Amino acid sequence: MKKCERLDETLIKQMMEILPGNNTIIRMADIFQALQSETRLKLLFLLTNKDMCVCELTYALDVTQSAISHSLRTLRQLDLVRVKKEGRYTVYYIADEHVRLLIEMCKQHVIEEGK
Amino acid sequence: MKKCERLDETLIKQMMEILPGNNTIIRMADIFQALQSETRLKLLFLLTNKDMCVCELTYALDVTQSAISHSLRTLRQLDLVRVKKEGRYTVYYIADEHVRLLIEMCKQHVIEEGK
DNA sequence: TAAATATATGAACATATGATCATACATTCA
DNA sequence: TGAATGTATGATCATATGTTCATATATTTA
Repeated sequence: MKKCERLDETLIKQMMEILPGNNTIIRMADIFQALQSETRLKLLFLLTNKDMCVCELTYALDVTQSAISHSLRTLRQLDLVRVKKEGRYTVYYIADEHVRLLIEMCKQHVIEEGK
Repeated sequence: MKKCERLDETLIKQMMEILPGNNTIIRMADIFQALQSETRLKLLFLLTNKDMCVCELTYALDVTQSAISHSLRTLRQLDLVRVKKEGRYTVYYIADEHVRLLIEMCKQHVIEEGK
């Protein structure tokens, strides 16, 4: 394809330079990738209300304990949730406010587009 | 698996009830699904700076025009970007502030976790 | 120390996804 | 009207993903 008349190569190149670096983009893609699963979204919404152990989360959602653990690992690896031990239980909680805002922002977008 | 002693069934059921509805969850998952592609993230970052036609976007990124169009369609269908005609060109732009905030929030999370 | 409970992991499989190629469609302009 | 340009679409294919089953690993308690 030829260059169209709108195309200002210099400008575009400048824009490419101020893009976030490739590592950042990849990391962001990984995070969104994790958030794209209904199961993981529900886990995050649950943890938004209350720190919970794997047991409780398994009871709440209609998937196997194995699936919950796998999903939690994914979220943990991206630092979207964190873990603490409470006696014999492994309790998960939301990592930080960015995570809350991220899903809240998306929820707002969805809710408002219905209007 | 048996119920663990932490489990308060009534409480969990209440929590399930205040979760966003299934349609909302599915829609959110679709949006995050779209944001999980490096190509689509880069498109959004570019459009954050300037409304651009398919030509320009194709020039900027290292994928085929076909791939760009497919990606733009995905973003359009989720109302993450919108379209306007300018002469012979189809110009894309970011749909609303939620979208900007969404990717900005994720970027912050990524940048700050490096610290 | 054995049994029970809580959680994590690996393998396997069916499904979903993104890129490309080929091509169609639409608009402009000569 | 025909050629050129700009954009969209469908088919295909290789790869990635989420779930389950089976099992391993901790940790607690009898």
